[in-house]
Amino acid sequence: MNAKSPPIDAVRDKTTSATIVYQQLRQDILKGYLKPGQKLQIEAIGARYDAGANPVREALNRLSSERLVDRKDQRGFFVPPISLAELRELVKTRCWMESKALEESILNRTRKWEDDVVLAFHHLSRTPIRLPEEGGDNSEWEVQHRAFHNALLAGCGSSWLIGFCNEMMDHAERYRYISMVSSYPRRDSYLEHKLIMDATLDGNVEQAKEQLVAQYMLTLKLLEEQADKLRV
Amino acid sequence: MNAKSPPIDAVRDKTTSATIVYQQLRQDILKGYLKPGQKLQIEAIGARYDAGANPVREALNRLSSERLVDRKDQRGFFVPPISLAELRELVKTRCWMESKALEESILNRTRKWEDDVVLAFHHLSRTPIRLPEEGGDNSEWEVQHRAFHNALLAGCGSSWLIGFCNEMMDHAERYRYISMVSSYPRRDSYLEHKLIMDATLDGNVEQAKEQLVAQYMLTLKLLEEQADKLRV
DNA sequence: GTCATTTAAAAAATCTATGATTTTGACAAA
DNA sequence: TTTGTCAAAATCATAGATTTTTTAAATGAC
Repeated sequence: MNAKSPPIDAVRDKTTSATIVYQQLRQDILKGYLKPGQKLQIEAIGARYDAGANPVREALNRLSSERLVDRKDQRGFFVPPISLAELRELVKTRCWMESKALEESILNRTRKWEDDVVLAFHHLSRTPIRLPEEGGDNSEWEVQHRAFHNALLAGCGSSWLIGFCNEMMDHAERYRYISMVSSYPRRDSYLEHKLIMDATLDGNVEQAKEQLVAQYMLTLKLLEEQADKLRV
Repeated sequence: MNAKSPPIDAVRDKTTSATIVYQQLRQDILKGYLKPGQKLQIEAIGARYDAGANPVREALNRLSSERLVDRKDQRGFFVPPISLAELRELVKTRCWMESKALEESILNRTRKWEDDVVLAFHHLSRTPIRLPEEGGDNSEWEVQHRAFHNALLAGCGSSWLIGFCNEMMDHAERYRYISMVSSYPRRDSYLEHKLIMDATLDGNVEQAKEQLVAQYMLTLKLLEEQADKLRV
């Protein structure tokens, strides 16, 4: 007697409509489909993801606590703006915290953790980088890249630190997608990550941290140049 | 008719019902009025703060992204449980991150920042500690205590790091309130904080970090003893 | 004529109320 | 003790009502 047929025939996961909107909206912000500074109207988002105002609102409220949307009481929600100053602060903080996490991981290292790092590196090295010039979707590489860096942190012994680093990875990813940094040819992704992994497996804490920071600083430099070009 | 005369300053930020519930609920969780593990029923919370289901849900969703409530899809919201293991991880991470922040603050130190630290210490030293045995409300001391530690971090140059540290301060505060640690007579709060401040103003990075960590480890030790007593 | 202020209409956000789906807990039977 | 069914309760979602903000035009002053 239910005139309302279940809209989804797939086996009902324990996800709610709000969670689905949350995940999709999050992806669209990270990948730059929604532009920085853009207003996020409840109704428009509801139409985009086929959901009501209430689930949309819940998703937006969750994202606002992760700094992935700006919330202004009585005035709505917005995609956070970007700026070079913000990016520099972000990279600086990532260097501090991921260095610390990597250091702790190395100090506590176990066989299992080392295996995970090796495997993550292997998968990353097998994933080709798709350049924006070719209209390529590089999201698969982003996934593997992130998995590798997460493997490095995984042994640090603090879910707090891991969570914070992941929050910052989200934002760094957004900057990369928005800038569509086409400078990958100018760097050797394989070598960069191999240097980090080798120092890590050697138990050389200082070297590993140095290589990690070097990689992030290089990415920052390329993004800064990209921004300069766009400004001119 | 000219009742409209609000100064230019920012009363611009009008609060919504969801924000009010958010703030009150947050306080009640931090102060332990809502017990760890307890279920947070939408209707009950709505009655408690005189609000509808919708604002309550939005507040809960915001808090869930700060780890101040656990959210389980289709099953509701809960006050996060507490455990010694969790507390140890929290304190460990605080030591890492606040040490780093303090180090950076000292390296970048300015006259203004030093003045703020001195002032915050002065206010803290003037605020009496109200012991739970006397049924005292110690929240004023908690406010000043937090302000002092925030003053130390304020110069680190990373709003990310400051934000993360504050998120962890919230959780540490909850553990203190819940444990109602009555061990304050056994420590000299004034001296402990003075040692941190003196080393800080001297520009002695190592000493300052050491004192900061020592204070957090002592608090952890007292909380652990408290937990032991409760277990017996 | 240009600029600032006021007023009114439209749009958007927020909240309330109601109905539907899912989970939970009790109770009975094997 | 375990399993299965059913009723009660809670979450989730929709739709409509109520502020609040925004937009735009109109008025008035310089």
